Amino acid sequence: MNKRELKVGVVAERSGIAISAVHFYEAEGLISSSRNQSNHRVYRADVLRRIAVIKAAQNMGIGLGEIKQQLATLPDNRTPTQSDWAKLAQQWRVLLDQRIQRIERLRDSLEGCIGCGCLSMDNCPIYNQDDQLASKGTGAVLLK
Amino acid sequence: MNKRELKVGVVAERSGIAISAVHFYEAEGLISSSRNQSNHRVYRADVLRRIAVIKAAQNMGIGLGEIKQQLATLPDNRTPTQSDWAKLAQQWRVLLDQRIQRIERLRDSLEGCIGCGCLSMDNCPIYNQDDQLASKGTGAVLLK
DNA sequence: CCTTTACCTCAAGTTTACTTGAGGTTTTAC
DNA sequence: GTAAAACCTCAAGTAAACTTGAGGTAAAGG
Repeated sequence: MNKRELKVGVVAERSGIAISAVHFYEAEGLISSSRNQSNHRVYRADVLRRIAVIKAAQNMGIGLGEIKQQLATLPDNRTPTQSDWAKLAQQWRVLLDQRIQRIERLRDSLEGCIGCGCLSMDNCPIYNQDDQLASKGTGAVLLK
Repeated sequence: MNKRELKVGVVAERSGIAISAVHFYEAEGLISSSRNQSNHRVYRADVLRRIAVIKAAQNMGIGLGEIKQQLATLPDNRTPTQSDWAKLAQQWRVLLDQRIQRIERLRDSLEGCIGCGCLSMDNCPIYNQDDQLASKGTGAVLLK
């Protein structure tokens, strides 16, 4: 049973974020701590993993509000078990695969028609004659 | 030769963004227009494609500053040719593949050790005994 | 013991990416 | 011709994600 206790300075340094950001994430409810006699925050070591996952998701363009929502399935009051993480992994797998597909679509379409309405690429008349796709949605319809 | 000219309201609507955002992107140098006799902005149709690519990149968590930099290889004063887009596509392919790999790594590691220093997963002693990876960088070293 | 380092809270400030509001001109439609 | 819609600029406001600064206590080290 992992009982490692970390102070805020250590958490910040190992995570590569500022102490103020650790404070901020806790204020926002993304992470939590207990307090010692001197009112110093005391974190379980799994907070490092939690912050790492937060930063990875953020780096994908996901906002903190949504990240918080999605991490809510993890227990707050104890170190999450393998099975807790497996449950989260299952949910995220769907989301992450969708993101991968979206990037793949962009990567593979950058030289052709994306259904944006410009009609300036050679294959736009094939995929979007007269911008018929405008009736299907805004922006690059073929990338969604 | 595509000579379609669009007013700002049409651009905003087809792109699915606000007129104020069109103004903002132009102010930031991400898109450009000419002016007619009434000082109204006049856009070439390829601006739709440009905005679509901007939104796609943004949605991946890339900031406007970086997007601007990367779109700088496209000509501003005329509709980009197939070959202009091919050049950009080549550069972006590398970046996009890197992003895909990063997401795949996260997807495939959510149930195991990511090198974050928590040492709370079953396979952490295998991949990160005593958090030796701390010397290799901050955060989730194995996800980078 | 004293100095330095590490921690606390609170609130204002900064950056990014827009949006809104105010006050005006031009174009479109009836 | 008139009213409504579409356009303009400028500047302040909003939201999100932090950072900085001010003023204080506690812990660590010599």
